[in-house]
Amino acid sequence: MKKVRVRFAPSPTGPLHIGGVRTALYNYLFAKKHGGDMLLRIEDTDSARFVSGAEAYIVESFKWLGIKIDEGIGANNEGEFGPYRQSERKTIYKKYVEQLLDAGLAYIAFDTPADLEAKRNEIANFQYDASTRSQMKNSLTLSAEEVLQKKGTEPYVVRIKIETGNDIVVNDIIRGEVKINSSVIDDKVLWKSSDQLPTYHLANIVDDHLMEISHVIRGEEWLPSAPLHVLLYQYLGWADQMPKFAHLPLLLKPEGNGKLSKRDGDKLGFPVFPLEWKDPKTADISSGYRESGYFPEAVVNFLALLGWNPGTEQEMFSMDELINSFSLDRVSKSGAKFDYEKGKWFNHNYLQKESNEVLANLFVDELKEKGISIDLSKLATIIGLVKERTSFISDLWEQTSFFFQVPNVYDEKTVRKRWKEETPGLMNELIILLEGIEDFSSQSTEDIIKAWITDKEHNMGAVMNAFRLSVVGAPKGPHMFDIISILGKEETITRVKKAIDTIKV
RNA sequence: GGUCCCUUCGUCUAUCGGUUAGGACGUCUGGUUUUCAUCCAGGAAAGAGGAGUUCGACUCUCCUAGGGACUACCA
Repeated sequence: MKKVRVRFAPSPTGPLHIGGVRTALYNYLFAKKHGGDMLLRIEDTDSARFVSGAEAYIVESFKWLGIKIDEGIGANNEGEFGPYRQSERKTIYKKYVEQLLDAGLAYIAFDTPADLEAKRNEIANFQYDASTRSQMKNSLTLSAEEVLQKKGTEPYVVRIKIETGNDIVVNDIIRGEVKINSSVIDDKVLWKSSDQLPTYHLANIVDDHLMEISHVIRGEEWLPSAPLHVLLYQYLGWADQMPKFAHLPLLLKPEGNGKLSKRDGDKLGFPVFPLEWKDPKTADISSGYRESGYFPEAVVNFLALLGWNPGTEQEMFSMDELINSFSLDRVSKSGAKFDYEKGKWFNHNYLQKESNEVLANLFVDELKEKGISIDLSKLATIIGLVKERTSFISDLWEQTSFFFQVPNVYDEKTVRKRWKEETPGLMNELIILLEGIEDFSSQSTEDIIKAWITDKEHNMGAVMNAFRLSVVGAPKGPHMFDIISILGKEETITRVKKAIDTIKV
């Protein structure tokens, strides 16, 4: 059996969006599952839409996500099938264009964009195909001399010549047999003289063949042109070596209609890109999963389950586990709406699995920016107390700020509910008690304070809620005694005193 | 408009002719907790509609409806 070789072949027209990431991921999982190679090829045959920085962005995205490129752009060793940028393969394509032309399977067309536009206006549903090409300006309708003369002076394109009335069958791993009649396919442009470059269709087939791609795994948006690609393999004489196709279901917008696209940017309320992207022309910034605080493992895990499932009830998967379980026949056929809430849940789970030390390292910079310096091991202890209530590193500040800052305001609602006339007196008594405690560990303070409450027949809620309000400033946070053991005796007492002085009944 | 693809809880999905149609996210209720959150337990929630095949259909076939993709000298 042929070695498994798959490719991800983006066009560098901007950042990679999340649907593209999933396509790349499935390619990667499939390749690794079968001991094959994952190639990255850049399809930059549209010079007009090229965006600088896009290629580097794509490479960096994969690096962040843990999708390793074995060959091509972004690989450690590019590999022997290069170059891997289509713009650098001009001479290669030219040869096959000539081959098709010589065999009469393609022809030269001189119709200008304006000509075509006029035709489209004139004839409803105009299509450049067997039924219309005789009315157009091409090597089928012009004399050989005319063609030769025009070729020297006018821009032209090469179009595939499609015969009518043949059923073309695409065997798709996910969808089974898809049959389409050649009559409905138009004579697609294969090559343009203006930039000496092929269009996607030709370049893609030539490269996949030359690079010995075994499986083409791509988005469903390519399904309609798959028959054309099959035809092209036949025309080029490579039918018996044609790769297998798998057309993936699309990632859809959460709100009902349409596929997720680059243009959605931040309009949907969540990132559609793996990494933050700054548009080089407009300087617009689109948010990325990395910058939004996602763990790459969570993004990968979440994305993998959008359109594929293992057939078991397992939901948490490391990359290795995904590779192990992945199979194209468990990819679903229908599009998946992107559920951002579930993405958050995945991140929550990954954050819980992360060690306090690692989280402290990720959080410490944010503290520095706020002018707070703290010992990393102490920070790790604090994070250990609050991490289960967070989903993102960025949630940490909200949960820990009171460890670093004395409360300036006291939550109004709580004041009304928990700070009664007798509270200051109660808190003063508590201060005296606190001052006498020598072992200020969580367990020790808990034992002593609870014993005192019982002894004096105080109301547990009345004491503890006021105590929390004094120290934290709000009715939130972890176990009270854990908090004060970290703050220490002095700081705790200072805060209670301040609360007594500040809060007016 | 044409061609192609798709259709199970709000969402992601399991089911490969016989199930009380299962799980997860979200949601609701209760419990734990001195607070908030977490966590735990429980609940509500689905086979688009119609024909057919079959002893039996969510599962197979057809029609209808709905959704989606494509329809460029873009990928």
